[in-house]
Amino acid sequence: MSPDELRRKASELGISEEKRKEEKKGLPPLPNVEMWGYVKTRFAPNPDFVIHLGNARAAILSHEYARMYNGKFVLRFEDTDPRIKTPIPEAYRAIEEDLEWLGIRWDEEYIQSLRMELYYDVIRKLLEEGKAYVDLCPADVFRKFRNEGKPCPHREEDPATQLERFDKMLEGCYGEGEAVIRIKTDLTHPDPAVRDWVAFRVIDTSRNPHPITGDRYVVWPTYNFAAAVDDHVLGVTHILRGREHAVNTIKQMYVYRHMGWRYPEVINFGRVSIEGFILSKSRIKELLKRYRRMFLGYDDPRFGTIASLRRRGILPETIRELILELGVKGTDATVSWENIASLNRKIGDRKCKRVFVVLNPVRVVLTNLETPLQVRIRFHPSENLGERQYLLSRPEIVISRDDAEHLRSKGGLRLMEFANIEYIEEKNNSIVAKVVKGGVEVAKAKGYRIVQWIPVEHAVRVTIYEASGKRLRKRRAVGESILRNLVGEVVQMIRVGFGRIDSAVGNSVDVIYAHS
RNA sequence: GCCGCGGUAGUAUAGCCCGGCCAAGUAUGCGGGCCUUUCGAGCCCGUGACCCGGGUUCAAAUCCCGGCCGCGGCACCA
Repeated sequence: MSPDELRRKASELGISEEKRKEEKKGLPPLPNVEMWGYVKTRFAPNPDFVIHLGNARAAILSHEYARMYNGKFVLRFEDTDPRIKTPIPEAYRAIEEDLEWLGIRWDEEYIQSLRMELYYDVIRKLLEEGKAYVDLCPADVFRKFRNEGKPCPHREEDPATQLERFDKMLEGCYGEGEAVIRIKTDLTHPDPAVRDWVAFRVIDTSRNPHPITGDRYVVWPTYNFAAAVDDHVLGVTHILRGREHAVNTIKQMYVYRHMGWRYPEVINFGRVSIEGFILSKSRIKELLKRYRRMFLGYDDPRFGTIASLRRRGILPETIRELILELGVKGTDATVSWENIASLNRKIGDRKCKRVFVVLNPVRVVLTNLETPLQVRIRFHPSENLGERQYLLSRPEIVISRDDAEHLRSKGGLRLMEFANIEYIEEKNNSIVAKVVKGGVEVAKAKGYRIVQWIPVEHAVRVTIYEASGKRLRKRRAVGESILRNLVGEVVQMIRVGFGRIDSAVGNSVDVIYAHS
């Protein structure tokens, strides 16, 4: 076919060249949207800790797809295990804050521990219809039956007995481990994990109270049951989750088949990790428990939690773009820090204030500077981010040792946004220099460096915390006093790197370093 | 051990379903140039990949088979 023919064919089929380009940029389309008639997605975290980048992937993709199709997005807390993955009261709000920070808005919010009656209603129906049963076998006894593909004696008993036992469970007649409810599946299913999986178990909430419902319930649905019911009841059309959930999809389909429901479309994506970072919730929890004093908290810059990334100056747009770039591929992805840094730099370059921080400071005395002198320095050369002013009453500034070296060998340099200076001599551990005429052009013509500088009388102590693998390096530096007013902001420390002003106490400022 | 998923440049991703617009696109990294009051950003040029072996076909990154490697699941966790 000639190019012309191809183009004609393409337009017949409704494909335009522009359309192809657009598709390339965004996420791939969701399957079977027409069949459902609408799109509803959900993010379902366990509030047992703050979320990390991997969780954020599910949240961002789900949210993004809902937006793409003008659909709805649901936040659902899966807190049905008060014993092993005990929810933390503060985590509910912390997760909401992380999502808000990421720019995610949800249309509906649910908490599973507040929906227990719903799960009881559904399981009652399944028991009545002989599609589930109360299993009184000890775990190891059942496992034997299951591995042989044989039914345990309780499976065959009639619905009346099942319902009776269910009521006894609710009344607290069985202790932990004495009774579970199982969904009837296929006892010969090749994957033993799928065979008659557990839908409810007994948890002694007088010993392990639930942070929201206390000891009100002792019969708790498992993840697979609660999620299966909710996804249907809430009208979820598309589930986006990590591929560790692949078997759960198979398990949950049995509930749908029994109830005559239609199972949502499922997309399983791979795990994300950041090169050199700790992402795993359980690993972070363990580290914090055992070596509490060695970390700054759950948002320590060495962790991959959203709070950590935020605290060290990664912008929400960076995370969003990163995740959308990863897409929905089923393979695991190890993103390099270089890549995150590059994205963050690009986005931050435009919107972050630029400030002066000097490493290895050396004092420079300017012999011919007339003081007092008011100096204004813009926060950004091209964007309108405001300015700061300093009143110089003494002609003393600091620059970095490295730049001082250059000043001596090259004979001069330019103090950014201020003046060109020339070297005279070295005296009492200070450099003596003089201000000379001319602007940037002159400095460039002479091959002078253009450097950051700080008036001695407006200097504050700066500690830069830099995550470097498992270590947290501390670097001492000097910064301009305006930093004290910038707590919480992400800034570009000119020629040093990006970071976030973490705190300011008296004349000391802590900065968490993001990247160069 | 048993079940399942996947392997495109250093890293990540597009293309694979529906074989030929692919001598493989993009981002980052690296090298060079331009621009810029930063060693940052921007612009331009260059660099570099279809896991291996068979098969089907006029034609395979794309389909089939085998191997190797990686990952996930096998909880009364989510």
